[in-house]
Amino acid sequence: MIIQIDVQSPEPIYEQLRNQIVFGIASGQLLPGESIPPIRRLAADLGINLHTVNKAYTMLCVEGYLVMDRRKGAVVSVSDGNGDSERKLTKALTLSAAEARCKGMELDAFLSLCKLNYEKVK
Amino acid sequence: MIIQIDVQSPEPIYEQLRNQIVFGIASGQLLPGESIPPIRRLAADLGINLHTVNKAYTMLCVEGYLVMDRRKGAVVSVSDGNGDSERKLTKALTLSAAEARCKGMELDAFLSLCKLNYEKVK
Amino acid sequence: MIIQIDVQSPEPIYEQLRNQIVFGIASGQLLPGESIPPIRRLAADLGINLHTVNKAYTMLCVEGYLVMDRRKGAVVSVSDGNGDSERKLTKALTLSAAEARCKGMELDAFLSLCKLNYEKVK
Amino acid sequence: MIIQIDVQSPEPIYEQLRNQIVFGIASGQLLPGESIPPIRRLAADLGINLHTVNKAYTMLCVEGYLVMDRRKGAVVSVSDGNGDSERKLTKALTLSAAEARCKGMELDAFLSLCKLNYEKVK
DNA sequence: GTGGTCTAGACCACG
DNA sequence: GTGGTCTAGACCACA
Repeated sequence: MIIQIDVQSPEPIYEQLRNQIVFGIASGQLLPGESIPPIRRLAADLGINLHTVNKAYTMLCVEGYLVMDRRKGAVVSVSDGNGDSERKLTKALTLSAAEARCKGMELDAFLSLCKLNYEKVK
Repeated sequence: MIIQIDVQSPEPIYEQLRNQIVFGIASGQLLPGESIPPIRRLAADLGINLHTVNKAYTMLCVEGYLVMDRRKGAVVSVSDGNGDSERKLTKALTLSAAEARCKGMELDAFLSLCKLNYEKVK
Repeated sequence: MIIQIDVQSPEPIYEQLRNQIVFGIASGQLLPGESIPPIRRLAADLGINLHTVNKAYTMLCVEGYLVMDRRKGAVVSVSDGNGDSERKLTKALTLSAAEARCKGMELDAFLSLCKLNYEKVK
Repeated sequence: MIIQIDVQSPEPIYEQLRNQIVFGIASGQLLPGESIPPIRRLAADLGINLHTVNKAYTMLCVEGYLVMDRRKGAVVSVSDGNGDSERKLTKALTLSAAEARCKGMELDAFLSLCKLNYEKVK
């Protein structure tokens, strides 16, 4: 799985990393139970600091996308963590819907766009 | 229109403000051509810093939600600003879709959720 | 309020700090709504690194003992965070009870000890 | 006696093991004079490393919960080890009491919880 | 002036 | 060999 970091982006590096790992899980490139690269190796591969990778991994643990196995390092999971992720998703969708409406997008157009993006994740 | 700021949120205040004004426009509480409160008054009403309100207004101008009018102050608009907003919307939806897939949500469930949120904006 | 850090202790510094702040809140030395020293100043005062203080503050936020106010820095709170603290407390007490029983302590003696410690916090 | 190890817990495995053996003694499932499984067998049964089991056993010896017998291996004991365990117990209870106070728990409620946990150990 | 992010590099605990 | 902890010091975002 290929990860691309843009150090120029206003989006924090650890968040870019977090999002791309979520994409990886969503698209089936990362399967539950599978180990992901150790912090230090991924940091070296991406040319970023290990603390930055660590922060992304920690976030993903809290959100339930990863678990730290004391013997195998970080492992992909599917558990829900806590209920926060649901609230977060709803909040993001509400904002997207509001922006779409401002741009004059009708419900049908909005849903088409949602569907398109859902399928794009593959 | 009521605006609620949470100074304890990790979301920057100027962004909360920006988002709530977008909601206001999307929901029809703010109509194109209508003036919105001058920076100083809104800052005083919300108990926040002038710079913070100014940053939100500037953002909204760049995105095309507001235009500055020398005589009427900031006025609600509907122009497209630049094409960034479209890219931003797509990016947000892709991420939401990915998170939904990770949570095991099927296309139908995801679209239902999208529809729900679209209608919630009213 | 006086904070004492033992850099020799096997207990991580950030955890010592976290615990002492909890004591401070429990004993009424720190009152809800009150600001606590900024990360950098506390770090300087204690002669430790700001990241270490930051970790303690972040923990306390997650547990609901602090909230980050974007205008005033870290502020003492009393909210529950999530339900984890209850489980954590129960787990700690179960372990303490087991150790007490191993040492041949009867229920009465154990409860006396608990009472003693409760009142010691003052 | 059943021992459950969670390799995904932030609590070190050797500590989980140590705690569960303490529970076993406290609850009467392990009686003084009784032998506990040899390191190698327990490690194999639990699917964990030899060193890990060894570390737990060593800890329990130092604390006086076990004694090493050349012929019978590790044997359950009740001696006091050194006075550290008392200090440790007090420290844990003080912290629990402080956390309970922060959560607004009165003395009565706290003692009820302590009693509940004491009896739960059975 | 506050916390947030990132880097570089060290040592230790765990398994 | 893994993650956890800690340090030192820099720059930036926010208010």
